[in-house]
Amino acid sequence: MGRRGLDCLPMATLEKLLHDRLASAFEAVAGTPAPPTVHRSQYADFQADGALALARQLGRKPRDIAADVVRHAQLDDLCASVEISGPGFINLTVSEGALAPLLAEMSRGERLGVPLVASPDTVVIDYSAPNVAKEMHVGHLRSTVIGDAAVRVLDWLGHRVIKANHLGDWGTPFGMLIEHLLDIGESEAAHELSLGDLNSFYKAARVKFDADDAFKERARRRVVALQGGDKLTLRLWHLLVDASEKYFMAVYDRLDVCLTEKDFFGESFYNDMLQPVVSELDRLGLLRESEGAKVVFPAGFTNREGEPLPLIVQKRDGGFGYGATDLAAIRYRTQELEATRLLYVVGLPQRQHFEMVYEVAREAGWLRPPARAQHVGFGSVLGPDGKMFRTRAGDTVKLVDLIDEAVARAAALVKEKNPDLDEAERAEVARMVGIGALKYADLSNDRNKDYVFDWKRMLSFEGNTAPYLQYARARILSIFRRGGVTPARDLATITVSEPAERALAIELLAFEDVVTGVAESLDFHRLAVYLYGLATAFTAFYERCPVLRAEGEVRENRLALCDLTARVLARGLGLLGIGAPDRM
RNA sequence: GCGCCCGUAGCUCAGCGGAUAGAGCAGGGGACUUCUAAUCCCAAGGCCGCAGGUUCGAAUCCUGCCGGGCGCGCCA
Repeated sequence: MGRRGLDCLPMATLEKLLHDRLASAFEAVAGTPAPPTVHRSQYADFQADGALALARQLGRKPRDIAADVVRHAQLDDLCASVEISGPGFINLTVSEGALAPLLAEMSRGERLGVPLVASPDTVVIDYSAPNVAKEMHVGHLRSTVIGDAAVRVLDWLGHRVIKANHLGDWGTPFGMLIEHLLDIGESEAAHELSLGDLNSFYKAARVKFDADDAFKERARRRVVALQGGDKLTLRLWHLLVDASEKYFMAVYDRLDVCLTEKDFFGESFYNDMLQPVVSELDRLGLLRESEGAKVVFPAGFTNREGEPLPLIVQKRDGGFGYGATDLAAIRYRTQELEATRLLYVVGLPQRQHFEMVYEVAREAGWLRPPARAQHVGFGSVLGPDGKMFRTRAGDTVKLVDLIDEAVARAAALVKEKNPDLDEAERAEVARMVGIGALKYADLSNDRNKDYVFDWKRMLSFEGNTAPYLQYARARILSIFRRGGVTPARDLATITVSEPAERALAIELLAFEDVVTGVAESLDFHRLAVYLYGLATAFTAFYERCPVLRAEGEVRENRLALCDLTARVLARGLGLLGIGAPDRM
């Protein structure tokens, strides 16, 4: 094979290679750098549209410009054909000779052609954030699942990732919670909380608080004691926090997310930093008095009367607002942890609050470039009726109930479709399929939008679902089992010639671009859509190109394509926090 | 009143300025002595909320409306 030239190139994706070659040609023709705008096409493998944009600037016909570009471009080692079509589109058909070494290269390493980043960020990801003594619900599902995917993608690319579970472990509700704990006794409280019966514990405290003035007064005094550092009160507070953390960890384990005990950075963690934050804001001249409270007016925010909108850092009663905690967290993360990227996986309704916090942090100098903050917002989960997802009684849906039902439904499906699996394997497959379906339903939708929760659709083996992707991979592994083969990963080239093989190859080679794009945008549904497209390309290949019945090099190359597909599917799902069973 | 998000096929969703707007589901028609039919193939289905604007080119960018959701001082 006379393709040495390609082997010597630095790692690059197919699309980038085409882009670079065309960019030089465009520059030569235009006299200045001009974007080739290369993208996938339905008319060829890729198309470049840059000539159209140059027509006016150069005062020439776009088709002539395109022809000129093609003359200048060095594409013969990459493309089998380069054609101009329509008003001046350059249609590019990639040659087998170009695909073969790129596929082989991708197959060789563990990383599937995706390099580690050259200059890693230190990324703090703020997500999940349940409240002590309160049940986790669908809102936490989104934050947890999206945050977890962010952790996995950024970590895999080589960034330094710090998980920050912003546990709600401080504030006025703890007065009533601790008093309620005292009322029912420590052991009973620990028992209820460890069972995960958080809702009834919280509700019981709430009911007493609302109905009983004496209790309310006790609760109020207890808050003061807590904030004053009273030993007994702190011990009881710890009891609540510890029990809740244990419970949350159990939920995280079942959900198969990366969070650990060490990742709890609750609000209380920042307590000692609040006063310094306020003092520093004062020293910087940013602090204002407003109706007795200490506030900051970040530039560019107004309230309903058109007046400047304040971020409250210290309340009239001397207590600190959550704005103070969020500011302290930013300062801690950029200064102590030396974070360069801050992610907040928090619902969209809190966007304005965080934009204000970021602005104040910038004004205070706690958030300077290259450090940046990104609100990874998300919409609501809707029920079948298109309204906020709730139980029939109107309560929020407990996250554990969702997990239980997902696994139970998956178990029933697996039992029905594949009775041959033994008990243990079936349970494990059901877990991966159920949890995977739950997560994938969330991640495969644009996170800025609300999405409709639908068991039937998410657990379907058809369409853009986790089970479909898992099944596609399981079928590939089944080919290897059936044939008793282990595909080679050290081929010098992986040759593709059939249209279905080529289509699959080009899809495979797009993996890097998709992953790096998602690492920036955090639009995980783009990875999901990619994986679905890959699985679709694979099934087309699977229908048309026999693998085990092929012979010689064709068989070897097809096995390698299968292997690559299976690995990309597993890796892609893995980046989304979803497991893939070998059999199902 | 101000701000944010959303509006694409009957339903659920893709579409990061490019050619004839794509999937899945549901409904219609097909394919199992075949590497897992849990899959696949075919046909049908659209004033891309409306109206302007920018552009060689707009579902995509800008402005204004309409419709839905959510925020807007001491809860987080």
